[in-house]
Amino acid sequence: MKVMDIAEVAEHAGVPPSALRYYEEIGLIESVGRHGLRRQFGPETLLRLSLIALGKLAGFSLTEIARVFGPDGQPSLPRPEIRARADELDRQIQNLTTLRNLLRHVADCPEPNHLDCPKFQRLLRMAGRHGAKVGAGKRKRMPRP
Amino acid sequence: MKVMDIAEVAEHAGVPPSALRYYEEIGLIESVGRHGLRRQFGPETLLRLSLIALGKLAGFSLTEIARVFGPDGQPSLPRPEIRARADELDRQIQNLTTLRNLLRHVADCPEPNHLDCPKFQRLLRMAGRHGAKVGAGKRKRMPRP
DNA sequence: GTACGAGTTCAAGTGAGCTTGAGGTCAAGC
DNA sequence: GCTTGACCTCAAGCTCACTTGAACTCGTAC
Repeated sequence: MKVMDIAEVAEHAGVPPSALRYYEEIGLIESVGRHGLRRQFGPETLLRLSLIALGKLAGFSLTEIARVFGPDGQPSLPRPEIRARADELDRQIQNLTTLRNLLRHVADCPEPNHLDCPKFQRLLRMAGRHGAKVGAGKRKRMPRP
Repeated sequence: MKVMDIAEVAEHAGVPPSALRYYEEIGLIESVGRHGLRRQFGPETLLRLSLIALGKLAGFSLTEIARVFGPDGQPSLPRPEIRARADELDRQIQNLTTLRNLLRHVADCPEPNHLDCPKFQRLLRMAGRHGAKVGAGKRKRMPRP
């Protein structure tokens, strides 16, 4: 399996062909050539797609992710920026952890009105702690698949 | 500060007035009345906005969040669904943690090409572990603020 | 050599979550 | 009473990340 056509890549990466074409269009991935009209992808594309998926998860936009891959194709970005992003991720992880605790609590707590439950309130206050405002964990949106 | 007009709420919650009007339109928040034309919001709106921000962070869509607030205004959702969401959050936290480690490593590792660094590769493989495919952490997108 | 089907291009459409702009209203301060 | 300016409504527009559809092209199998 040296080169793959788009369907194989789609299969392995769990990304639809239309999205792969889109990624190529915006320069996120590259095909190694064509077989007739058909794009051929090298195996390194799969690695790249893993990184892309990870980047998306972390809240990078596709254009930001594209910036991460230097012109030579290998990841590169100023170190301070990377560190800043890691710090931001830390805050996000904190918030998500709190939220998960909140959810688990809600699932178990017998109190009919959660807003009255002191534990709920405590968890909720914790949630506000990281980043100036809760809403500052701004950078997320969801595509309904 | 019993009731607040939209600018105050916007200020405290870190959410622009236009967004607050939108939230009201889709039934996510309610004003307690009007002062002339102007919406007046009670202090409980701020709590609600915290929950909304948290929900967004966790990957709920606005309509899902709206569903969480029952008709009586207090949070309510089937327990199994809540637990499922908590589990999903766990996976997401795992992935984000791996990614953070990856970023910190990249920021520190002297290896010129990260793809060659064994530690990088190990971290990357870990990232793929949670959820059938890396790309299955699907539900996220980012609004640029 | 012809049929098939998996791929191709390009333009337009989608949905979420807002934002923007034009034109209007109203309470408060002078 | 007039002005000011913060708010209002409503429709349209925007961004992101894709998806969809129509019309077309090839390599492969028969």
